[in-house]
Amino acid sequence: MESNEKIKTNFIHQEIDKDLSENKNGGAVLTRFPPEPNGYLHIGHAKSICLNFGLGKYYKGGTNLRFDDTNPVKEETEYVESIKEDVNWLGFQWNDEPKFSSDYFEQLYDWAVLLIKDGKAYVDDQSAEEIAEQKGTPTIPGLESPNRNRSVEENLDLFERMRKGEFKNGERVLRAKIDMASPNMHMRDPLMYRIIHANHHRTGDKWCIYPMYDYAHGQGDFIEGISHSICTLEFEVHRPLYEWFLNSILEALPEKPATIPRQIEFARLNLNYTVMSKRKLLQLVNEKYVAGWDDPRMPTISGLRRRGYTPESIRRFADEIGVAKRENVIDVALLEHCVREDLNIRAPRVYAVLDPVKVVITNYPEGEVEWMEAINNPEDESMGSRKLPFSREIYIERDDFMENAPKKFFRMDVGREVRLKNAYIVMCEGITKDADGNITEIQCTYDPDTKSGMEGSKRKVKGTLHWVSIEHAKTVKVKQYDRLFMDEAPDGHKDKDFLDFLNPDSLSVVNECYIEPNYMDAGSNFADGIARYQFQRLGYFCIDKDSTESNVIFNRTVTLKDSWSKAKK
RNA sequence: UGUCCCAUGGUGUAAUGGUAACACACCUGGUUUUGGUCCAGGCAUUUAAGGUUCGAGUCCUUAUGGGACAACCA
Repeated sequence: MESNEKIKTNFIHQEIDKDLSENKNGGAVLTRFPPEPNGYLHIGHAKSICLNFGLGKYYKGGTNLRFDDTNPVKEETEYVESIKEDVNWLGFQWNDEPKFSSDYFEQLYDWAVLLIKDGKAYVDDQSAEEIAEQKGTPTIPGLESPNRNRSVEENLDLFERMRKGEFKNGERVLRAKIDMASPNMHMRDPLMYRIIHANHHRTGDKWCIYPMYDYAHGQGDFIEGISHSICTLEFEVHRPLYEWFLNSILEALPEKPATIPRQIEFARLNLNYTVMSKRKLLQLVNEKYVAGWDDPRMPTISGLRRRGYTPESIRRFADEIGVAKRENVIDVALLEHCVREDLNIRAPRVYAVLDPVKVVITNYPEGEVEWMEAINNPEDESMGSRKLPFSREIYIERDDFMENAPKKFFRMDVGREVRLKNAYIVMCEGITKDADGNITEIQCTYDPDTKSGMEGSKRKVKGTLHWVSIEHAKTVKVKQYDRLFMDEAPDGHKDKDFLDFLNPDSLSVVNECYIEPNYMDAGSNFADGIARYQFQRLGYFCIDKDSTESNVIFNRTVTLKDSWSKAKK
């Protein structure tokens, strides 16, 4: 496995190589994955995780997991736990213990004091509205705050009182004193601290002032000795500020640290036929369009996991899409390709009929049962074989029969021969219909000389069908998933809400699906403990975590590629 | 009428001044006891115009198109 995960290089590798050749940071490379614990991770995060951990591994410095928890009103321990689980499941281990921005609050505070003393930060009494008004626009310079030139002593006093809780939310902020006329909006005296009287999931009530992202992030990188701080494109305009804070603190520090982090931006992942914004995903969950964050239709890591995706397939996907700076929309077909490719090699094949129609082999002795040998995976001999019961009455897929079928149809019709995979070649002799014209039973005769493995079975027959013995089949429940949205870019329409494009058929449940009795003997053995199978000719399915022994539920991960359904059109 | 970023096939990514590669998707054909897999083949002269150069997808200029930035979010 390890060996075919070849390293694909990208511009970030090149940047790091360049830094290394200049002997920056003493040759150390340390990356970090820094989610805010305010939601579940999705496939876009997976790209970032694979990038950061991949780089950490490649350059042998490893990767930190850091929770960017600077906004107590949005963050919860539940999310911290799910994020750890998802990163691990994807197959990555972070260095040491997970880190938290909140671990650095005290240090951040001390540095803020340093900046105040250097005349680089000040306390502003104005309201959010006033500050916003003075900010100007990208083309119009901003105005300086009336509090901008407060004395250091006054700023120090006010900042300390902010920390002590003497002010209500919004009454004071600490701002960096940079340039209200800067063409870069982020340099117009950005906020460093705001007052939030709220319980923080880790620090509780210890703090009532919280650092803003821009002030916390780079410093967190610095504290941890991160060499390359990789983030998405929208932070590009924040980079001058990232560097301003770092340089300002560095100037005030007595000795120069070994590692000075550098921010590099790449384009985030967009996938067609889905949405990726946390806000919209949260809305899907809250308004019950899906069953939860791990609904198999969600693009979340937990959703993909429940859907049956393997960590390997997601890593492969991340590798395949590459890393660059240009906006991109990846075809979800590539994701599906990656999971098929993985499961084709690893998932055992079993027989299951989802939409059954009864077939009676009229010349097969009643009560007789033959146990047929079935290969578990033709791609991997080491997976062995199992026994499969055949009898006089079987189910086949309703789709596999067509009356007066066209020549291109290779399946069952009256007067045609087909092969029952791993059993016999049968000839269809007739059908029985109910009053409404629905087929209730198909009659066939079998050719006893064509049992699989026999000389007679070598005969060429156009179609090969899967089947299950009615008497022996187990009944399971199957959930078939289709894409959640019918539009390629559900959130790409100005005049329409993304919910307008929800696919009403994204979930269809088959309560009674028939599966061969000993499917578990086929030996599904995946490291994450999820049992995954290929239902012969149908697709890949996995056992849902809500299954019980008496109520087995399968989720369809993805169908097999199907050139027949294309040809039909 | 700002600053910054980006521009290679239907979709992504590569080509690091030397004649467009790989993957997905799509289309042919072959093999096949899964209409799966596998195999073989097809599918772009790189947004435009100018310049530098023996030579430009790559460097320069301009244009055009797309994106980011004005949260006490990250």
